[in-house]
Amino acid sequence: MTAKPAATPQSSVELPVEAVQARRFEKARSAQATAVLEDYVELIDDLLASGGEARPTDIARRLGVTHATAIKTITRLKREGLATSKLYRGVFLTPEGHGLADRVRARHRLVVDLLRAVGVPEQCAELDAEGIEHHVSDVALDAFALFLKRQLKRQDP
Amino acid sequence: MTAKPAATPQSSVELPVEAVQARRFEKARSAQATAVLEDYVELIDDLLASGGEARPTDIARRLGVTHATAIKTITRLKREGLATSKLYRGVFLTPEGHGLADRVRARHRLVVDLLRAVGVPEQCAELDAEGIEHHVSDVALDAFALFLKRQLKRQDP
DNA sequence: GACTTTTTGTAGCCTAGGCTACATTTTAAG
DNA sequence: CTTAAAATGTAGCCTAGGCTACAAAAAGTC
Repeated sequence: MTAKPAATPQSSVELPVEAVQARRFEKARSAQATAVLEDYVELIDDLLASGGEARPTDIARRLGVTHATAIKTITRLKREGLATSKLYRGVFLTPEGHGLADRVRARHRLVVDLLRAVGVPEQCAELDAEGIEHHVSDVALDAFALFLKRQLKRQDP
Repeated sequence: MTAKPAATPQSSVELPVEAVQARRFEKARSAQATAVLEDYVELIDDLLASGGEARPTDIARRLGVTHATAIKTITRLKREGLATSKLYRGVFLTPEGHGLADRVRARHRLVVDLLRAVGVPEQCAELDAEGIEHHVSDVALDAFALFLKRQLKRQDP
């Protein structure tokens, strides 16, 4: 697919089609690398906001993994400066972690709302959004927001 | 997991919120596990359709990985019954692999079209779709198709 | 035909994110 | 206070998917 640029007229751009495609995949891969971290900070933030405590066991249960896995990832969160934790005390977020959680949550909501707006059943929208959200760029998010606003304006008044 | 059926229907619902949430994440994880395979079969199918050959080096260049990585993944494709290859001859798809490629391609197009339809710029849509497509369920895809059809009908005649 | 370059394949290493099994510490019950 | 249960942490293993470095085969060049 993506018919090659067919000898661009002007400069000898030498825009290698392969490189363009490769960049797409590279971006998707890097998004995937941060997906787990994003899920963790959002969940931790939720737990802290509601119950007041984010314990490794709870986190593990919510994510559907063993506590050992959760603890290892929490270690990574700490290494990346997103969270802190003291022995046998719960997990907390750094300002950076908290900021990330806020952005992730907003993005999640927007994705779910968009899916709903184009006719995806609610339960399915929630389910699919979990995987989709990590790959939606800021530009796309802006477009989503605009679309939702216009749709509201069209049907509300 | 095996969410217990919850003794009481309405009052103390006992619907384990954690289990529901956990299932979401598990689904996203399993989708991710097949994402790479999907990318490979689609690309191989493209190469076979256009140039007639799918060589490991080309595949690697398009995906933005080293040939060693590509070869290792091709080995996995063969193990999973999606592709075949002979020494120093190119890679080919099994009927299963071809079928998967078709489904993946159709899904990719639908996702790009939907993103475009809600106002995402073309280039951004192509870029984001690469990561998003692997997480869009069949139910959501149906909704996308319906939405696009209705949108066409509204602005065309 | 000999030589160089490209392609292909193999080996070994790394990180991430799963897991189980075991050890330790806290918390709860008695 | 003692003891049982739960939570937490550690160690070690596995797979996937990256990588570099080296070896061998195929394809071009002269």
